[in-house]
Amino acid sequence: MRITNQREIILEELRRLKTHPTADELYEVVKKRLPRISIATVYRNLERLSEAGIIHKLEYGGRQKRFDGDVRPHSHVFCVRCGRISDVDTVEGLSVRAMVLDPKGFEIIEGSLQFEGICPECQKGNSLTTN
Amino acid sequence: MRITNQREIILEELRRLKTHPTADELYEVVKKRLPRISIATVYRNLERLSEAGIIHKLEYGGRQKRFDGDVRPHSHVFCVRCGRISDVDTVEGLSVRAMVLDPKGFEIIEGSLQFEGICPECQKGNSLTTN
DNA sequence: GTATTAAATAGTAATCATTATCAAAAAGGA
DNA sequence: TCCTTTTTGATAATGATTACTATTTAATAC
Repeated sequence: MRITNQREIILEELRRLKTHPTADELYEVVKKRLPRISIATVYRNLERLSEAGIIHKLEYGGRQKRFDGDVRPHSHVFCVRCGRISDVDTVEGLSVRAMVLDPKGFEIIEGSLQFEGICPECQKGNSLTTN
Repeated sequence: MRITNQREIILEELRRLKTHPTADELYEVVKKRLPRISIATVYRNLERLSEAGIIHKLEYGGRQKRFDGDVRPHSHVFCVRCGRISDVDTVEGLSVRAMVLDPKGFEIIEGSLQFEGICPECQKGNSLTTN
């Protein structure tokens, strides 16, 4: 995998953001530093980087995928109203994998805790603002 | 919510299947009993039924959503190769919600354990068959 | 049982996130 | 610098889902 300017800046900005952005949210941010970048380049790199395990692809919630620059194992909540994702602190340390009694023939790669809820903004009433 | 023939049969077939089908997989099954049903009706009802909490919408893995007629809390594995989802038996009983230390302002509705892995079929080599 | 009306359906068009395509540009050696 | 391979930008294509609309049906009142 070659080091291109686009790839470096995409990774840099994703790691800086703590909002688990969608591809197009990240595109808007990256465009400020690389005004000529294509949305396709953002999608392509997010895919490559997550295949390589350098970032994490999150697929809960809405129709859009979200991305996380923090690959350390941790849990997420996603807002059922607006799709926003946040990290949650949990009493981990006890391995989630160890909780499996019968994997039904699957070779398990990893496990995580996942929560659904309503985010602070949506609790304040304005549940219409899809963010 | 009115009881229609289509709605009843969609629910019946979803509850019968243990495969966590996608909307179009369920459409194919339901079509055998209701040959004139529309794919839009299947989508519409799956949405209504999951809003009402009668079924569960699963949004991990691939691009297609999957549905589960079993709403009792339980964990899933999804196959990173083919997207197939299976139930997993875990040492639950200890509430997943109780493991949250800091919910970051979210009002948490529910939590679950989630696993990624490779299903028995994909382990047998033929990882091309997207199922 | 018939009339009423609000909700649901079938068929299909529209949407929208993502992926594919391809010519041109850039990266990383030799 | 030259060569080969990867990546990019621009845009078309795809595919799952949702929206739309005329028609049908369920639930209720009469």
